[in-house]
Amino acid sequence: MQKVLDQISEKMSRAFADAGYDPSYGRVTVSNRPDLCEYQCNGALAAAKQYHCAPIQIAKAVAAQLDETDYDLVEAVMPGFINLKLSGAFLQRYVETMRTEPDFGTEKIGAGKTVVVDYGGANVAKPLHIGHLRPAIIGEALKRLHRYLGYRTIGDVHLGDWGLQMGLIIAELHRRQPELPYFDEAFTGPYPTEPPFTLSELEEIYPTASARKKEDEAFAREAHIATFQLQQGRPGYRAIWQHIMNVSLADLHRVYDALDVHFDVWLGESDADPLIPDMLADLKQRGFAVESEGALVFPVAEPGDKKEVPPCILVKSDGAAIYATTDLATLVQRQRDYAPDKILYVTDKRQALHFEQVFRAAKKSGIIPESTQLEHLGHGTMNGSDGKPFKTRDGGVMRLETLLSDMTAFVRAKVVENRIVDDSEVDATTAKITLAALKYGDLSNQPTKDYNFDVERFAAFEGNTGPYLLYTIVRIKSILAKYGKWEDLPIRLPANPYAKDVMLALTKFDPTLDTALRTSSPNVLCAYLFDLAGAVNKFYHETRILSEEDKALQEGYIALIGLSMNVLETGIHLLGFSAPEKM
RNA sequence: GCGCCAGUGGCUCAAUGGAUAGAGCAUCGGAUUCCGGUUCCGAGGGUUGGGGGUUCGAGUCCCUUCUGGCGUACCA
Repeated sequence: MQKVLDQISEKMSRAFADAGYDPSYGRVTVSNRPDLCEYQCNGALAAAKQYHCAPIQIAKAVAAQLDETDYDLVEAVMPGFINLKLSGAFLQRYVETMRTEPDFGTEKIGAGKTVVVDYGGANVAKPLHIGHLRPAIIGEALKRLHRYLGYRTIGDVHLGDWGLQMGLIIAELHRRQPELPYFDEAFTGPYPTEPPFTLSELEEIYPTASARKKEDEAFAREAHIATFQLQQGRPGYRAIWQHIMNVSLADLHRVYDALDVHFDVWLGESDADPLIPDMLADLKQRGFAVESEGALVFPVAEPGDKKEVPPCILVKSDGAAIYATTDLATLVQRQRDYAPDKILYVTDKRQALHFEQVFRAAKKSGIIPESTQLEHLGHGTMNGSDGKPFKTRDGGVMRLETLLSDMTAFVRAKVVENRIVDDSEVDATTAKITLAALKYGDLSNQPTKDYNFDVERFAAFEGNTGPYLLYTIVRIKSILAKYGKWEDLPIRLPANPYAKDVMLALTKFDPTLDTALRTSSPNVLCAYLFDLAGAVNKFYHETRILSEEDKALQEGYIALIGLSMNVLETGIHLLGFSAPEKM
């Protein structure tokens, strides 16, 4: 269904034309003065210059052309705004259509298009830490949003399973257990099926090796060599790598599941590896890749650059591939397998330059067609409530699981203390509230900005929080359950100003999704849901619903809160969490 | 050095170049205490870091400056 704004903009443009002015001035916007009107058109102000007359004259002439049945108010006011209030009949018609059409009549702007969302960034052999929280949460929301609006959507975790960290682990393992067959080049196999480490050992090996690299040059060299040899296919190292993968992946799945984050494909840098030789040969042959300072690089600087843009390094001077290489090869794979219209990367904003380089290389070389949209959403950092980087008490990086369990404990205490549900439901309800608090706390901020994590603020049941949304939904559920069967009741004319505000809010669902997707800003959806919840709460507070004796009136109320509940639930689902039956 | 990003009430955050810069928390006051502990209404609190400029109109665009964060070819 065409959005309200588009409908009335079209009519406004026609009115401009009918009054003898250029229809392009007929763009209507949501009012920024809700005390005066619901929608406004500022076109007369802009048109005044072209037509050399007072904007108010134009506004009055245009306003006179509008169909009055659509509006309760059409008004031209100084200096030349045209103010509009929709009529109850218009709203009733629109909202009733939302109720009866699939997905509330949202326009499927992504129909026929494919998008890849690359948003995990998990490294194998390392536990997920708080740095992985934002890409997971934001990426999951954007993936769901794309899918909802009709895109064929592929969410890829894009594991870090091929870089230097692998070489470091191999080198450290060699230092500790040189007698293992993996290091014996004469060994002909088969290698043991049991991994030479447990998950917790593995998680300890990497940071140790990483620290050793900094103070021990010989060790660093060995790690680089191991990385190179792994990539060259040395059997013993590939076997270790496979062990690392097996041990890690099970754990990654577990933690992402707990976050309700689900990837369609679990590809990684290693999957791009087989494509690298052909890609490099091709780039060399066509002159895109050149030798420089012992490395193979892809120069991507352009004449108009305000800054120095270093070349993309494809092969390091020690012969190993790096991030840029696998990212470029991954683009080869994605183009081959999906031919996407859009690829969205959700990673830390500090990687901005890297993606700028890779995108340029991909477009220059034709790996990705010019028409494909490559976007890097560089998200900000989550800091502690003091605004400083989030650390454990001993100054280390906090594991994602620790954060989640700390927060769960906090929420659980509230659930138990307030006797919110029966004992048997405490765990499930706690989990839903926790996820809502965590995700909404994150997503309600602009993704590109840093924000401060604050359990008490995020988990509050009142204010602009996830639990507040859940609470609103649960309360509506409770009313509906008491009422009985409600699903087929039609939307009626707004019976009071509060009902009208709810209906106005409902009509903004589709344009909000549109904006959120276009600007990669889940926070826009958060703000919308908070507004809608507020409108519903106000309506609910001011209107007696269950005790209303006029049946027709009551049916209208019930239909309205029922639809509101469905929209709210759909909205939070797009954000990546869900409401319990009770709380 | 160069480049990118940010700076908005006490705190946390909003605001496609439009009217009086909005919410939430906290503080104070009030309504309902009924359909769920909630919720709702109201008040105080701001020269949007500073200074110029463009425009009928600037938190938003341009220049300059201050502060903070980050990046700046072989980590990811």
